[in-house]
Amino acid sequence: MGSNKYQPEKLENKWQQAWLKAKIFQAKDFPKMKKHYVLDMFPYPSAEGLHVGHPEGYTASDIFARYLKMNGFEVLHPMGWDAFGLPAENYAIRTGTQPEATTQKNIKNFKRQIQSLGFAYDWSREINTTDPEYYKWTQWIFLKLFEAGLAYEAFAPINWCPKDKTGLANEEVVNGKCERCGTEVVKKNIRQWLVKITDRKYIDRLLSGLEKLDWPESIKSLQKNWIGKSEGATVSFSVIARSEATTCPPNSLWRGRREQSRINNEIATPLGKLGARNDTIEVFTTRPDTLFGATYLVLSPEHPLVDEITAPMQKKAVEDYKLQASKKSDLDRTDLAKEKTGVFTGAYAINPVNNKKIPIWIADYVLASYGTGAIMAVPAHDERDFEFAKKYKLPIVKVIEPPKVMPKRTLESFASSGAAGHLQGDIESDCWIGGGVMVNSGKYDGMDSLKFSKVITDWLEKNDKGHQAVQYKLRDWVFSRQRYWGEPIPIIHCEKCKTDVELNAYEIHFYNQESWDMIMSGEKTVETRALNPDEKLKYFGNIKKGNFLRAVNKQTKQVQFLEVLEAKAFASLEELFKRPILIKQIYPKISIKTLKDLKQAFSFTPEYVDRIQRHGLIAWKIKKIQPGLIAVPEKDLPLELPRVKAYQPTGTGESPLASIEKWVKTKCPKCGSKARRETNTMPQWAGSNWYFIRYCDPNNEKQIASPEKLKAWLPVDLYVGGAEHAVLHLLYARFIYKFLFDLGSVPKECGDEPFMKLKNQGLILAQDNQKMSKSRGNVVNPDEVIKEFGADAMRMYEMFMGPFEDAKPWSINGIVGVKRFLDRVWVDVNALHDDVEKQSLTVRNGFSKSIHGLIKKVTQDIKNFGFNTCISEFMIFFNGKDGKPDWRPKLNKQDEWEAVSEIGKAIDMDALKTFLKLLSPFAPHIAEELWRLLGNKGFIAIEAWPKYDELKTQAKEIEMPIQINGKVRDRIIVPADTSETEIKAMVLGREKVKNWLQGKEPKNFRYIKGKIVSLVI
RNA sequence: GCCGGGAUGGCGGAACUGGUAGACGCACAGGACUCAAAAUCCUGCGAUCGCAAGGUCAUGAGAGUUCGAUUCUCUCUCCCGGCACCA
Repeated sequence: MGSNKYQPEKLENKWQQAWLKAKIFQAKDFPKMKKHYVLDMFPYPSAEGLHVGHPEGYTASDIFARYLKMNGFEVLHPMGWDAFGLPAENYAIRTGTQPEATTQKNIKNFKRQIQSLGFAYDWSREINTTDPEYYKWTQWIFLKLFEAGLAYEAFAPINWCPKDKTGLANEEVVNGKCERCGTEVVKKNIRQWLVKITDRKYIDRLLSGLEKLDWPESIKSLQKNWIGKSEGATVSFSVIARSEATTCPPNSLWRGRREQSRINNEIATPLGKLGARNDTIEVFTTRPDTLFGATYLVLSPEHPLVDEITAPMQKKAVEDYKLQASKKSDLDRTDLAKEKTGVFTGAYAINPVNNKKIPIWIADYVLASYGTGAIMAVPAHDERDFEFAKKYKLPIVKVIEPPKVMPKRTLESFASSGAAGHLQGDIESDCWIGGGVMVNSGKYDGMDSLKFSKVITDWLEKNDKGHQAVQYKLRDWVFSRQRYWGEPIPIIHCEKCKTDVELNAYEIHFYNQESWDMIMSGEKTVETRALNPDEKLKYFGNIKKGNFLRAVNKQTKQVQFLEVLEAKAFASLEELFKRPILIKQIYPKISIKTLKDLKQAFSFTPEYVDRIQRHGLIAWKIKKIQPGLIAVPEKDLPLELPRVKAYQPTGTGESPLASIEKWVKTKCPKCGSKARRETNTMPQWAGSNWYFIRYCDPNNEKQIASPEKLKAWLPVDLYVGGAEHAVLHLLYARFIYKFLFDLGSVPKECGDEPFMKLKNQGLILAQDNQKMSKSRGNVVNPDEVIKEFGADAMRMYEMFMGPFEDAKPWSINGIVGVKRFLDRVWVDVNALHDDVEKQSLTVRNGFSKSIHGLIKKVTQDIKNFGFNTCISEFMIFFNGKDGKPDWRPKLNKQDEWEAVSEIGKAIDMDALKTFLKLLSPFAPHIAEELWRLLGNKGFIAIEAWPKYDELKTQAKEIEMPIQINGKVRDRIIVPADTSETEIKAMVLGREKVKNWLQGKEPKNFRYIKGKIVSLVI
C-alpha cells in the first residue's frame, strides 16, 4: 500500500500557484467558443476576514465555472472588492489610522483567504471600488445621471442615525432602527442627493423586466413588492371655501368660486391639466368603485393644504395635532396595534359624484409620502377607514352589496376569517372590502362593482374630476452620505451661476403633482401654453430659447429650473396637430389621430380652446437644469478623495470633507468664479451597482468599458450571492444597468437586464442553529478549517451540508465525513497506482457500468445546483454499492487486493480517471495531484468533461417490488423489458403472492414497466 | 394582517414528471486491529411486537383524489424570511 498520507497542506498551495502561473483561468477577451459569465457578489473586505458563509456561494459558482470550462466554454469568473463603507471609516476613527491603509490590509487578507480555497478566478481582472481608476467611472455614471436630471438635490426628511451621525437609506433602517448600530432612527431634514429610480422611464421596466429573468420566485416577488405598483384613480375633491364652509352652499355658489379659481390658476397649470386648482384636494384610490361611499377626506398632517383650509375654530387643535405627529418616530406612527387618531380641520369638501358635503380630517395614519398624501375615506369598505369612522362617529354609507351567491370556496374562506357578518350585509358592525353589486350609487345601482370601477373612472376623466392613475411604493434613492470613506460627488456649487439663472427665470407654479412629474421627467417633455394677452406680466409668449423657467411645486415646495431649448408658436390647434412628433412628446401614451382625439386627450375646457384659437399657442422644448450645481468636467475625473487627519462625522449633516478648506474651495468650471465642492460622498451601492460591467474591461482608461468587450461578455449568465441583497443591490444594479443601456454605454446586444440567472445561497448558521455573529462568539474561521481539514474538504463539506439555497447549521462533525472520504480516495488511488506499477493488478478499461451513471448524475446535479447529492454519488461510486465497487478490487485487512466484482483483480483505469475529472470541480487540488500521479500530463482542470453512454446507465435487471393492497409484500428480479403477460405469470406464481391471494383472483393487476407491480385483492 | 418558503430518524439531509420512505454523511452501539488509545476497517442502527420468519405504525395535524401520496387538492398548527396604516 502507498505509504504516503493525504496531507492537503502540502499540495493545495502548490496547485494554486501552478494554476495562476499557467493562467488557465484567465478569460480571453473575445472568446471563439460559447461564453459564460459566472459572477459572485463581491465581498466587503472586513477586518474580521472571511467567514464560512462566503465560501458557500463562491464554491458553488466555482464548481459551476470549472464545469463549464471543462465543457468548452470560455468562462469569465472574476473577483473584486466592494471596499468603501462605514466599517473602515469607523475603524479609522477608533484607531486613528487611514481608511485607505486598513482597506488595503483587509483586501490582502481576504485575497489570501479566498485564494487558499483554490477558486478558479481570473485575478487579472481584479477590481477595487476604492481605486481612483475605478471610482472615476462611478463618478462618471453619477454625472450622467445628473445630466439626465435623474440625480437631484433636495431637502428631504431623511432617516438620521444619531449615533453614526449620518443619513440612512430606507433600506438601511430595520424596524425603525439603524441597521448597523441598532440606534433608533429619527427624521431629519437635510440637504441630500437623490437618484430618481422612480422615474417613469424606468419604474415599469424594473417591474416588467423581472418576468423574463430566471430568478428565484421569492426574490422576484420581493422586488415587485418593494416597487409596490397599485392601479386606480386620482379623484379631485373641491374644497368649500372657508367662509362658505359653515353653511354648505348649494351648487351655484360653489361653482362661482370654482370658476374664479380656474382663472387664477390657469397660467400656472400646464396644458391638459386645467382641473388642478389650489382649492381641490387630490386623492389616490385603488377603489374608485366605492366613491359614492366616500363620507370624509383625510389628509396627512404634513399635507401642504392643511394650513390653508383649516377653519379658525379648529386651528389650535390642528396645530397641536401636527406638532404631536411630527414628534412621533416612524416606529410609533406605523405601529399597527395603535389606535388611530385624528382631528377635524373644520373644512369640508364636495364629493364629485354626488355633490355631498363631506368633512376633511387630518390623521397620521395617512402617509404624506404615498400617493397624494390624502385619501378619500370609505368606511363601509375599508377596514382602516371603518375603524376611524367608528371612533369619531363619522357616517358610514354602504355602496357595495356583497354577492348573495358566492362560490363555495369564497364562502368558506369568509366564514373562517370571521367576516361572515358581511354575508348578512351587517354594515353596522363590520365592513366589506370585497366586490359585489353597487347600491346607494345613484343611477349605477345594480352594476357589478368591477365594471363600475371602469365606468366611474371614465366619468371622472370626462368631467375633469380625476383620471386613471398608478402609484408606487418605491421611493427615490437617497444617494449621499455625510461621511468620508466614499466616492466624492463630482459637483461644484456656484453661487454666481445660481443667481444668474434666478434673475432670468420666469416663475411658474404647479399645484398638481402629476403635471409636475410630467414636466420634470426629462428633456423630451414639451411644455405648452395658450397665449394670454390679458396677463401682461406673465405673458409667456415672451419666453424664448435660452430663457429659464423657475418651476415651483406648490405641494412639495420643490423648486426646479428649466432651460428653454426651443420655443415654437402655433396659431391654432390645427397647426399643432400638424406636428405629430410634438404631440407624441407631450403625451407619449395616447394615440392621437384626429383633432378630436387631441382635444379630448388634453381635456381642454371650451374657454381654453377658444383662447388658443384666438391667440395661438406656444410650445417649448425644455431641459431640466440644476442652477448653481455645476458638474465637474469629465476630463477632471477622478475627483480624488483628499487625505484628512480626522474622520469624525461632523454631526451637522456635513461630511468630514467640509472641513478641508483647501479641497472645498475651487473655481466654477462654467463661469470661473469662486465656488465650493460638494462634500457629501456616495453610498456603498454606488460602486457595487455596476462593478460587473467593469470586469469585462477593467483597465480601460477611456471608457467605462469598451462596447466590443461588453458585447462579448454581458449579460451575466449566472449570479450567485446572498438573498439579503434582494431589494437593495439587485434593484439598484438593474436600474443603473438600464440607465447605461439607454445611454448606449451598454450595447443593445446585451439587453437591458444585467443578471439572467440568480442563485441565492442559504445562510450558514452556527452549530447552535443561531446566526453566526461576533457577539455570540460562534463564528467559524475558514482559516482554521482549512488548516485542519484542507481546502478540498472545506469545499466538499460546504456543498454536502444540504441544499444550496437552504439555511443550514455548520457542524464540525459533518466535515469529518468528507475528509474521511478524501483520505480514502487518496490512500486507495495511491495503492492502486503502486500495485498497477508492480503489476499485481491488471488494468482493463471500460468494464465499469456505474461510472456512466455517475457521469450522468453529476452532470445533471451541477446544472441544477444539487451539489449535496453529487457528493453522495461520488461516495457511492467510489465505495461501491454494498461495499462492492464495480470498477476495481478492494483492499482487505492485509492490504491485499480482494476481488469484489466479476472481473477479478483488475481495475478500470479509465473509470478512475473519469471519476477524478468529475471530482475536480469539487476538490480541485487532490484531483490535480492524483491526476499527475496516474501519469497524466497537463491540468485536470482543463480536461474535457466526460461523456456517458445512456444505455449503460440503464440497469438490465431490476428488482421489482410487488405491492399488494398498497404495501410491498415481495420483490422479484426481472429483466427490465419484461412484458406484462410474462410478469403476471411470474408474480402470480410467487409463494408469497399465493399466500396473500389464498386462491382468489386479484381484482386489479397493474404493471408499471421498470417501476412496480401492484395488485388489489 | 399581507407576500414568499418550510416542517421527513438522535442530527444534516435523500426520494426523478405520484411508484420499494429514510440514499449519503454524522452521532451512537457491537466487533476487528492494538499492551492500550487514536486512526482505520467490518457489522448494526425510524418506532413497535416477535427468538426468527414476519407483522403493525410511521414523512407537522386532519380530510380528499388514487390501485398507490413525502410528492397532487383543501383546511388547520407551528417555524423561517420579507413587507407592514401603501388608501
